[in-house]
Amino acid sequence: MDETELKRFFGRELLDWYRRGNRDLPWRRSRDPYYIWVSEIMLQQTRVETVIPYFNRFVERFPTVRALAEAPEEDVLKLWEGLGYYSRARNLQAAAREVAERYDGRVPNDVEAVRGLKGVGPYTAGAILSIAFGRPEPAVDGNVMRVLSRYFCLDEDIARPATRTGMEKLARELIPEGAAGDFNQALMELGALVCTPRSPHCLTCPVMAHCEGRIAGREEELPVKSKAKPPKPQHRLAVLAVRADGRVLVRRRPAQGLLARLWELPHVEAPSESVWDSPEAGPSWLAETLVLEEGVRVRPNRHLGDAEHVFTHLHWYVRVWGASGASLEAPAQRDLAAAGEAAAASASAEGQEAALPFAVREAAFPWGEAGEDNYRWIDRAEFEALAWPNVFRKILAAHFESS
DNA sequence: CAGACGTGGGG
DNA sequence: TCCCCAAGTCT
Repeated sequence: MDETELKRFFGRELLDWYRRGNRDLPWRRSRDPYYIWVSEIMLQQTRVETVIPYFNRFVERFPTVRALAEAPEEDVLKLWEGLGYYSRARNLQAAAREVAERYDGRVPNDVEAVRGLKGVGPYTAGAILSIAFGRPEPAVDGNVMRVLSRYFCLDEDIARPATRTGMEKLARELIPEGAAGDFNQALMELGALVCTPRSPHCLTCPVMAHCEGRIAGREEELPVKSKAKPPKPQHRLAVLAVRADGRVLVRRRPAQGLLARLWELPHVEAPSESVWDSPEAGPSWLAETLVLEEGVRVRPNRHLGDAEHVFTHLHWYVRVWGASGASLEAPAQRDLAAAGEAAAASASAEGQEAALPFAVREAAFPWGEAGEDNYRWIDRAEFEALAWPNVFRKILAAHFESS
């Protein structure tokens, strides 16, 4: 069997296999390009089972491009809470606004236009164009690269960007006439269910007969993928400041970068693990840094517990310190609060409204200008309504459960 | 190109 | 427990 026959065989067999039966997924019940689009964004780096409930809630709340375009950003983030990679949500809404204005609310059936939407890269563009519009575009994700690496016994490192380009060229040649959408989904379905990362189920594979990787006995060692760098450890000190009326001090993260626009407990990075771990230096550093960098004056005085959170590139060790305006000043904090006793006292007065002491107005506030409503004293109901990163959602949930 | 960017599940 | 990783994109 020559190369051309091999490719034709692969496409037909895979397509037939997929059409004999595939998973009943919410976004497969519709041909609405908007639904396809939303699902593909959510599926980036995220498992199908995780996405399903998020997808259902999302399209129920935002059934159309215009509904999404007109929604408050906080609503979109709240529905994305826990799904991760939050720039996807912001980019999706930005792109929805572009589609609403520029394309009359309809996802454009045009390669360049789709590819130009925020958050839509080569994979997602190919997925939308093939599945929603039947265009013969490749949609190469991790599944596809794994399947192709094995079937054609390719040794290229799939972690390298250049490899994906080559895979796209190959995948394009494999698309059976008039069946791009089903074929692309078949390729991914095979990777997800049969040609799995470890212990591939070759005996039930529809294309086992001509799989070069399998024939070479290399199905377990392919694809070649270089290892990612381990996450960098960061030791962070957080404060759970509770006011006399039970409200908790929280802040909103900046619009750019990690966990953008989500809410969290005020926290700082410790200069070393030993400071982080020290019952004296830790809370001192926390209070001092919050005053200097944010003009927020708190007196952490009680170790409430630790939390750990692993990102792709960071490993957070979070130590949570309790604080209350009514607490006695511990000896270790005596020397650091010198500049702001009056402000601290006023902020902690019983039942007083949240006049935060932004003592250092000239400093650059990475969390936004003072008075921009980036800090709030919240109760349990507000906690439920705001969007939180997982690590802080857990800490605050535990607090509100027990209070 | 390499690094930033989340989270939860499975072996 | 630990490590890998999952329908990637942006800078």
